[in-house]
Amino acid sequence: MTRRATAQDVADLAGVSRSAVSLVLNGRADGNISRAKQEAVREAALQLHYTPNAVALSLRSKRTETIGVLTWPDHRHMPLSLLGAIYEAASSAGYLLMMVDALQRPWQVDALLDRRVDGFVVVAPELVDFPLPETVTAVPTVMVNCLDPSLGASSLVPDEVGAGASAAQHLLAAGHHRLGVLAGTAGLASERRVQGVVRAVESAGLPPPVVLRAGHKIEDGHAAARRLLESEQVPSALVCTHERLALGALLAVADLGLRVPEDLSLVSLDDGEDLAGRLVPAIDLVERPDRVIATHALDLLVEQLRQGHSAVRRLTFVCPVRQGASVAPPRLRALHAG
Amino acid sequence: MTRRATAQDVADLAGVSRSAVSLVLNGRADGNISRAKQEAVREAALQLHYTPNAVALSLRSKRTETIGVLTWPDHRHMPLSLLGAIYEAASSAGYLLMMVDALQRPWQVDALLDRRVDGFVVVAPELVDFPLPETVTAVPTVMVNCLDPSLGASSLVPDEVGAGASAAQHLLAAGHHRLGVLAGTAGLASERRVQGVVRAVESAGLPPPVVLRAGHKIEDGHAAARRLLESEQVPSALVCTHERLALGALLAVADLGLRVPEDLSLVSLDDGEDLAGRLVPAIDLVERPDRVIATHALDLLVEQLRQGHSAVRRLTFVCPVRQGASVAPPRLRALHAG
DNA sequence: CTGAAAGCGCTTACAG
DNA sequence: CTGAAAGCGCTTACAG
Repeated sequence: MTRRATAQDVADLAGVSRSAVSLVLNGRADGNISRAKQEAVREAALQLHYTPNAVALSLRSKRTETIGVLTWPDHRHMPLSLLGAIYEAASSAGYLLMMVDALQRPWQVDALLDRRVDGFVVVAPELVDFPLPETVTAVPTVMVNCLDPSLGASSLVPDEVGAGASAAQHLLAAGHHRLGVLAGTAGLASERRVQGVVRAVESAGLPPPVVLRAGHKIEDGHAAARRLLESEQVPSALVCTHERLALGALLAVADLGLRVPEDLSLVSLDDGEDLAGRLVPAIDLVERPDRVIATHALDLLVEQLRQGHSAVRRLTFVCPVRQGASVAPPRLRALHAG
Repeated sequence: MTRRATAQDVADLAGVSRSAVSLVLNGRADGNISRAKQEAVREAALQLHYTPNAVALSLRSKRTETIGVLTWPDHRHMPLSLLGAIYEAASSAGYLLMMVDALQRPWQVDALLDRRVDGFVVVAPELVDFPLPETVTAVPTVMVNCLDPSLGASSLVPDEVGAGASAAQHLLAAGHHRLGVLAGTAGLASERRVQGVVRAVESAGLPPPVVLRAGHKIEDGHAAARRLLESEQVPSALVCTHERLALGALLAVADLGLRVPEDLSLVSLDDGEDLAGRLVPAIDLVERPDRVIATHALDLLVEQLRQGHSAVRRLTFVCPVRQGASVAPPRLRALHAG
């Protein structure tokens, strides 16, 4: 663990002043430093494996090229899909990330501020209200998959209502008339997704779908689907607001000796778990465009970083349908009559 | 975005020198600063919301209280279970994390070094060889779930062979004699887990298990399980080396109109996906003790941070069996005869 | 063309 | 008991 070389070390080895080193290495040696000395500096830097101390750089420039990521893990996992997309977008923009759980460890948000992160990306695993402290909104900040009720920062969120509607329309287009919905018990995401389904069904002039507030776990989906399939009015197709619910439903269908999609069609909304779309059969998915959202989020943040504050906006992103193998036309006879 | 207060601002407001501010706020004012001035400093600091600039602090102290996390995502997801455990352990020790994908973005490892992280935690989603560059091993480093072939740093890894053996013994204890194994196609983890199963079966004096190199995806598990269940010599129980394989197997069993555990018992090893143990039925799991490993890893790292380098060690952790509902005694008659 | 100085924001010896 | 100075490692005006 030997001490790393400083600009002074390079200067000494090259026989020039510290400032010369800085000028050469930052490409501002043009008419300032003689060719020979430039060479000497470069060689010395190479030989000593010199790279500038970023801490010293930051103290001077007041920029750390680091973005704080504030997560709000909620009752569920923090899927890596969204974080991964943010990481990639940030990397492309030249930033490193420091991630912190703002719900469980709020003091670390202050630690990030003390460390002078250039800005914040606030992110939640599923759409949620996330009240930002003023200390955060004082710095360039964008919110992904969450909303500050007091509009302290711009938000980029999926069109959850539209996603629910797309799921329903996808099933209606396949000929289904009796839809069921398996939804989470809480959260903005569940609410809006259900709302979208209900609206689409109503718009089609059909009777409202049966909505079961199941929960968020696989077993919740299993229990709810089972209940539905053993009820009087069995739907011919199910919308699941979360991937794990869809998996639970799939297992329940199998338990009853039935099949997807022959006996029941299934569509799931995407939580970024990379699960539902990989099942057998692959569940038809209304995808959350994580990469697109993350890319735009970082564009917006970088813009703020460059030109100081900008207007607070709320951007909504369309969720496309991805075909799987879990949707087929409904059977003609009612299931429970079979 | 107003400028944050500095020690000088506090000093001015309190009518003392900059050094006095430092002494008071760091609890070394004892016999040095008068009571009255101490009060004034504290009050001024409060009023200005002063907290020291961590960048300046770091430049001086040569410590950043930040740990670099190097991930090696392999062909699969990076489960948050292990990262979450590392984050929690690091937080408890007072460190913040900067995470970087060392495989895809090796230059960010240098960026971390430039930023003077105090040390590194290197982590992989599943056991893998991870050759560390010398620039990394020059700094305090611990490896979690991975091994540096050239022993540049201490490693903390699950006992994969033992885990495989435990899975097998768990099934043998339930009375199974004909085991099958669904394994990944590549990777140290798959290899060792399979090896553990084989050894345990041999130790019991039974014929070797059928081992299928399936892959790592749900559909891989599905296809392999299906093949096995339709073969001549159907095993009565399956060990899956990965959670997603177990899920695939479960779906395949259902496809054939069979049941777990009545027709086939299932045990899975744990990848930290929090998936297999939550299925319906819950799969019996040989757990990877992520929290324990992460806690020990940070203890070891902090120790290195305190006393400079220490001996390179390789620590192995036992994987306990967690009961689910996927194991039952074998049926008396052979499946394919039914 | 080149070097000495100032300053980013801290803390810690060191004089008074 | 208190203030001025040095120094962490950098870059950027500013004199020569």
